[in-house]
Amino acid sequence: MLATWNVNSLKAREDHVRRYLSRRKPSALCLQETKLRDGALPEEAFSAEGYRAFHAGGPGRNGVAVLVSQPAREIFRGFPGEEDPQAKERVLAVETAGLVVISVYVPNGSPVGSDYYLYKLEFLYRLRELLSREFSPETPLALCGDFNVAPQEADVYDPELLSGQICFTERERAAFEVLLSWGLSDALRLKHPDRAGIFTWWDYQFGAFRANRGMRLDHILVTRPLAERLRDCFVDREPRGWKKPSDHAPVVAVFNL
DNA sequence: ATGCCTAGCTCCGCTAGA
Repeated sequence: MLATWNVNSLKAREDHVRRYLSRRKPSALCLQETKLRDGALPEEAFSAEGYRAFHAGGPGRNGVAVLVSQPAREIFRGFPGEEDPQAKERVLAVETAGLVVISVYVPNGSPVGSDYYLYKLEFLYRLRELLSREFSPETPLALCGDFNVAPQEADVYDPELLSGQICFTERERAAFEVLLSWGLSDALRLKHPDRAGIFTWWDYQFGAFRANRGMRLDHILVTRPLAERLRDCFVDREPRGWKKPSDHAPVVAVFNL
């Protein structure tokens, strides 16, 4: 079992993550927005649950991690060979149990049309180039994280209202499709091809979670060797209802051994 | 047009998130 969760500060959500590990016991948990400096991860909190932590962070924002229950090694962080300090807080690749697990936090990109928006689009295209440089579509690989893109109309609560808004513009959705076309499948859609109303993020405001007004921004993308072994994929809404929650819920993928 | 959350960081309000 593999899971990914944007925790919106690991310092604020340390207890939530511990509780989650102890309840679900995933073999790997990818985290985004740890908002911790490199080396500031509370490793002993996770080793108490039987997990080893890999972390690529920065001051104040960003930060990605991979928590694993089996032996593992870091493969790379950021885009190897490219000078981009911010990316080093947004991409972390780990090998564990014969599997490549990558935790990614794609830039938000707001406002639409800004330099930051173009950086987001570029980031998605560079992710594809990274995969094609380092791996093959036959590598058992899971690219997990917060992509800040809702791929299809079924992935937002009101497609008309949100059309052209950040995370649901044509150019972001096209860049996401190009990433998939390298050889990845959206695990949730393999199991629930058409169902609308499955979201991973809900605004803290307006009672959005209660009304299920959200977007599906967090994804587990898998190569064919893993797609063939996928047993189930779902959004774990429970932690979004806990006290002082992250605004994102975990996505979970279960594989046949 | 703006506030309505939340967290971090540096101050006692600002930025960023999506």
